[in-house]
Amino acid sequence: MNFDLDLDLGLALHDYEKRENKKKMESKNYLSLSLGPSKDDDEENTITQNSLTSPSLESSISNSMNMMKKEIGDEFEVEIEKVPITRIGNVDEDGNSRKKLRLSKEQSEVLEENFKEHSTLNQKQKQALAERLKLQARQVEVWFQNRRARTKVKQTESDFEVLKKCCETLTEENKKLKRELQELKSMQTVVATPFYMQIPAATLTMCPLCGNNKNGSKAR
DNA sequence: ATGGTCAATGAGGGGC
DNA sequence: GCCCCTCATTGACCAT
Repeated sequence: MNFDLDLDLGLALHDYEKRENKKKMESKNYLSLSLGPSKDDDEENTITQNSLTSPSLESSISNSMNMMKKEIGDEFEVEIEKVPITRIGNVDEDGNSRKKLRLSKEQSEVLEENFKEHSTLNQKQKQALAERLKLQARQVEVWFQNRRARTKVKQTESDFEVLKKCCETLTEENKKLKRELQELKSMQTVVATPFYMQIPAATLTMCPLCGNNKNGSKAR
């Protein structure tokens, strides 16, 4: 069975997974995979499973296949029987799940390319991208939301580093300026003080202005 | 075991 | 009231 998925099936991912998980619970569900010899990541792979209707399921499975291909090697032609669907989702007691989708390398690259062009998408762009990547529009939307958030975090981190550096530089500059100011102040004191006042009083034998000596008598 | 990553979820708010 | 956003958080998965 090829991945010719009908996006208009209107099957909500969550509902699908609930059903799928219930099925899994009921009858230890297994995948039967048939991997082609392609060296290209996803395109040539085929997969066999009942009710394969979710794009995210496709992603999960193609990711699983990628991992297996990685382990097996590039040249292979294998039939894998009874592979547990461990990567599709864990199931709680109610049969609810929250699967962890891992986007394929190709999907991520395309999304990244689009994000470089515009960090937000309008409805049309979103839909087109979703169809191209065989994802749900909501998934594309979420990816962009998370991508914007990551960008913001990174930006904040780099802003922090820049400001930290800036702060250090300014602190150093401030110290330097304070030292200079101190030196200038002390120099100013020296210049503003008359020479006679710079001489220790004990060394004076007479008044430099009037010529009187210590005793008040006129020096000669 | 633990921490990082990231898809997904839900609350809350703004614009229309 | 709907849609879309940000933000905080959750939970699955992975590397160490």
